[in-house]
Amino acid sequence: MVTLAEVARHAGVSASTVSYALSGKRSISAATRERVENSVRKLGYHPNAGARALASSRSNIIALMVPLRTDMYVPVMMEIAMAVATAARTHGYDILLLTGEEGAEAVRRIEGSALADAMIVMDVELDDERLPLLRAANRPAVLIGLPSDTAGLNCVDLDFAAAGAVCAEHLADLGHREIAVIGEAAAVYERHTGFAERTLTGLRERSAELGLRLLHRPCEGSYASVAATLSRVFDERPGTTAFVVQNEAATDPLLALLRQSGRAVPEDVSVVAVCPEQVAAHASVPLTSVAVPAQEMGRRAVEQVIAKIEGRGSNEEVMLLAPELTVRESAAQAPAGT
Amino acid sequence: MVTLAEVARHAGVSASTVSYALSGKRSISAATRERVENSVRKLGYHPNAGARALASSRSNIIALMVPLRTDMYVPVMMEIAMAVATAARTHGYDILLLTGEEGAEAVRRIEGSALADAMIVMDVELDDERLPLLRAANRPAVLIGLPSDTAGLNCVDLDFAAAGAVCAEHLADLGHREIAVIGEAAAVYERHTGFAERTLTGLRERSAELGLRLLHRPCEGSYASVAATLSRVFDERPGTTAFVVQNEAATDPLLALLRQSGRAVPEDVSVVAVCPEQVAAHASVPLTSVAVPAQEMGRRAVEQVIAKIEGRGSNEEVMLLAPELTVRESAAQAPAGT
DNA sequence: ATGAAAGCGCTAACAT
DNA sequence: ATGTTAGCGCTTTCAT
Repeated sequence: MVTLAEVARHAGVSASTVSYALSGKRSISAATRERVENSVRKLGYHPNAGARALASSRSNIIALMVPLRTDMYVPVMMEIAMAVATAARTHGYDILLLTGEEGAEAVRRIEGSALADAMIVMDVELDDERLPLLRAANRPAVLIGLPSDTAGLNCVDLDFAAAGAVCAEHLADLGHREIAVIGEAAAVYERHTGFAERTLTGLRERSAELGLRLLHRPCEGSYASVAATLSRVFDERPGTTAFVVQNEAATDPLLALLRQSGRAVPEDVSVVAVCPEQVAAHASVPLTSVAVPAQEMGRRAVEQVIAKIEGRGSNEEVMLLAPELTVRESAAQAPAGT
Repeated sequence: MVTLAEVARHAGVSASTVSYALSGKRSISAATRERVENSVRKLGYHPNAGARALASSRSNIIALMVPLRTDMYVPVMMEIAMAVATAARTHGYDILLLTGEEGAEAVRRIEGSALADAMIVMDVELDDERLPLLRAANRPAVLIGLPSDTAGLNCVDLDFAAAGAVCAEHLADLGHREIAVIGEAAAVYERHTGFAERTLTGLRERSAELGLRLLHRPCEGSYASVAATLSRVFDERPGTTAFVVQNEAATDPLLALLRQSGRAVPEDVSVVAVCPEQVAAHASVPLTSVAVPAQEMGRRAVEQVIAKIEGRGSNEEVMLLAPELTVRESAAQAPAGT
């Protein structure tokens, strides 16, 4: 194993010079810097992570808490995680992968052992058990998601309320007046993850302003429950001409069932989804949709957390990303004779 | 920050005693151990990761290289990654998340900096650029996947050949004689990830033994290409009564298209899939399938790599997990008048 | 069964 | 602009 001392000897300088030449924390003459860099390359030197962490009390590692529950939003979670890892590397940081399983204990462990310089926490619930610890911790933390009380916390999330509003607007522009919302499973609302409620709020407020009638129904992901929900919707509101879906698992069944029941999408019924790009793009009818900007969320979270590590950057910043509606093929002008 | 020294003082013993009491590397009287453990709890002591790594040249971190390419097998990758993280924790290890993006450079970086004690590499290609480095590295590595040359390497993977064989057997048992294989996109075969080919080999060999006629067609995941593939299959082999699908994206289109063309599953046509449980279970017709045992793969990889770290465990071990076929509703007795 | 002390490889004052 | 040196908190000989 190549050490700093060996590099120093090889370059004919002192250890600190090598250290400073590499960190750039004090000015070094071009000549010495060159010599040092040469020796580093020639010897294949890599600073020892443990030693560096011990001496500087900086590990250059960011812990990422990912929900273990593997049943929902998996591709988006993965995309965020990958975006976080990629962004972190461009700033010289590595990612430590923690599963939600350890819960609050993980926060204590990371803080106590100084394993990571900061934490990024995904899948935050409205009243998450980790929040108090995170607030108390003397390590920076950024949440991906939006708890009910954001005091003393940094958060990055999609502005789901705005997403709901955008959907309502788009359908109103197309002349629709009666809209049904196929929501997440009831369990999601009960878990109080917040995002589903926020979409609904945005949808409701904008609908009220635009004079749309709105009917909301939570829904499981199975064919059977989508079928049941659908027939109830058409029973209660036969004039429904458009759907907003926020339920990854329900979109495909929804399209299939509409087709089966003789309703063409988008000629007879329009569908707008709030879901990952992939799901929207690969559906049997490519879906006009608002996507979760996973990449950007990951990148922003990293930037925010690094800013905090390095002493720049306010704490208690809530960054809500503006939704973007992508027009595909599932939403069109409302049919005439309604 | 609580240090070992503080714990020692609080417990009225020396630093080394605390260290040994915690590591169990030499015998400690029950009384002292008790006192130490009490102090640890009372003070909320967590060993400093950097210091420990420096002194012991063990980081208790395993690096996990996950493919960045987020377009395929995402849920399975995620499931494996989570299983790896969970299993690692039960053995006192943490996971460092590396994206495939860095490629071979990541291997050098980890080895040079001693950031991790070992590596687990996912999504290995037949002739992966990282293999030479991994073989040369003096850190243990375990691959999830099976390259063409496994010399000097530890691998964990599903036995895809056996999976193919199991599918052939199941369909033969049900009286099918003409079988079509809907495979992965041609690009997958060209990328030489190997698993698709291995399934096919197993399928072919067992089919030959059982007297089945087999037709293989690679296929993109879109509705259009599944439709095209399907009509070609029925053109060439009108007597086809069963399908084996190995293409996550194609399964739903396949079922939809069969239904549309008036062929009931499983009454008229049987379908057996090689795909993740979730996909199989949530398809419009629950699929009889062979799943990728993601959890087990993750766990085995961790166990194997830790065995190597700790000096037990042979290197050059290839562990092929036996496939298990789960009978659901998509495969039944072949129709009579064929 | 326990202590004392020498590093592990690096960073960051403190020199000059 | 560069060198000297004192730790960072732990593990692990070497003593006893």
